[in-house]
Amino acid sequence: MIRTRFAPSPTGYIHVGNVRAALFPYLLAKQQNGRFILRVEDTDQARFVEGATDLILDTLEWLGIDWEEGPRRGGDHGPYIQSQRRDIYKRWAQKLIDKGLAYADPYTPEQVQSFREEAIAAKKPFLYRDYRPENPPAWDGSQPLRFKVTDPKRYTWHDPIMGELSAGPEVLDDFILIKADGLPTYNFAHIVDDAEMGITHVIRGLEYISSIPRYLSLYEALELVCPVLACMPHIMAPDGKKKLGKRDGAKSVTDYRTDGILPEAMLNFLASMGWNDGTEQELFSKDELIKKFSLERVQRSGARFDEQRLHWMNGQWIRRLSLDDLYERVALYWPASAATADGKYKKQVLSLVQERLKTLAELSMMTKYFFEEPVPNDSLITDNKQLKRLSKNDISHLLEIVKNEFEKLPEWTPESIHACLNQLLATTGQKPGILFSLIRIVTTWAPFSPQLNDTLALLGRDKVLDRISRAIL
RNA sequence: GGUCGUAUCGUCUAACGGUUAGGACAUCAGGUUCUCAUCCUGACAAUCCGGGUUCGAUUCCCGGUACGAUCACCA
Repeated sequence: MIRTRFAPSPTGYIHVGNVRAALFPYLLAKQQNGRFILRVEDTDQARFVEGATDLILDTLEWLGIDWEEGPRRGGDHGPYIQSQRRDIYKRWAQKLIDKGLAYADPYTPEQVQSFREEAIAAKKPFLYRDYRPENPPAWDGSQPLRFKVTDPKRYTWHDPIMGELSAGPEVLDDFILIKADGLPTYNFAHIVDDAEMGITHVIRGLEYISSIPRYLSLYEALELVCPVLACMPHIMAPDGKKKLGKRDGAKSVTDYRTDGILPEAMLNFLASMGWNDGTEQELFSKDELIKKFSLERVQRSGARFDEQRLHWMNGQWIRRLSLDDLYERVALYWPASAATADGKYKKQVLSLVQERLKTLAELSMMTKYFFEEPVPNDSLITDNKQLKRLSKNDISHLLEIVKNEFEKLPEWTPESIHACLNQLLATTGQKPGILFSLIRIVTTWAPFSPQLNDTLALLGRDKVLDRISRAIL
């Protein structure tokens, strides 16, 4: 059975550039009826951020990227938090020490740094193993423990995304397995954990690709079967110059959530950056992604994060939702004045704007005038190409006629209003561009609104007549 | 600088070595009796450069250029 994992570090929020590191392994596991495991890599005490783990877990849950094993779920391969696995790392480290493949580093960080500067000054690449101590002291846990590269050689491996790869012996060095603080480095811990947890496919960001020969030499030393190793290209900052990071203003997934991006859209968008199924399909549900995803069709080059495309996709997903579903999701996005409004009325308002929304957050601005008295804004008339030619008297006169007709209408429905509006065009001899615009503006005082007859019908006759009256001089 | 990798419209991408190089976002122009949005039509727009292999190269090879990743007691 296939087992994949996502292994975030609790150093802050999870941003859009790195959710794919969770998505792709998730899709692969689900597709092959495997398991998706979550592991928290908290071995860097300096960068640890309180609460970050919960934030990450919440984000994944919101996105619908569910894990079978890990924090909040448990499992047979725990603990799933690295700081609680020290004994396991010690055990594996001892194995290497016993085989003479690991030794205590007697130097201070400053000494190592001076070696490094020496090499740079001599225009040679720095390799710690050139300075390897002849007779290292016994490791007492207070010094860093280093891996001993005994046979530097060229490694060749197959990456399902990147293809055939290889790197020479010059990239292999005696790297640190366990730090002076007693915690393992990523390089060591993830290999031990992946082995203990039975991970079959490791999918991670491209930043790890140059370290893979080191992992390969460690797998050999530990006599472990190497899982499938895949690296996926980065999502680039909007200028396309480097990988998207927090310093480039990479927004957290939570930010997009508050903006009213749907998880369906976020998932679809993230997957379609760097992956497609070879057809012209653009919109994929999570289930379709699970069915169709493959590592082999993941792009090898980085892609830029295009927010406009995300918004387009979000609009598409909003339109695919049923009214009831959408209604539940927009609960937090109504204008404050809608707080006491009737649920049925709100649902009707929502159905009018559903096809206009690109994000849920636009709801408030788009529906205010349904819940509160709009503030008249004369610039809507004076800036209107057609209306600005009318005098105040002309406007009042037109509105009087409209008001009269509306008062006389036997029933107040979208259909009857539609008919009445057509009638008014004939009786006033005005073009729709003038008459309809005028009515729309004085009843909503908004730059745009849904179809006029629907808007008026839902607003109710009393409100409409009242707002028209106020606009008459 | 060393190592590894990438290169198709502005952006995301498709194309067994043979296509008028396709689609989508964005932009622009029309249509859907007002606006905004949706929807429909249309327009604009790309194979980094130079060699080679081949009857034929976006596709394979080499070189260049550009860009990216990495070279931590971070992950």
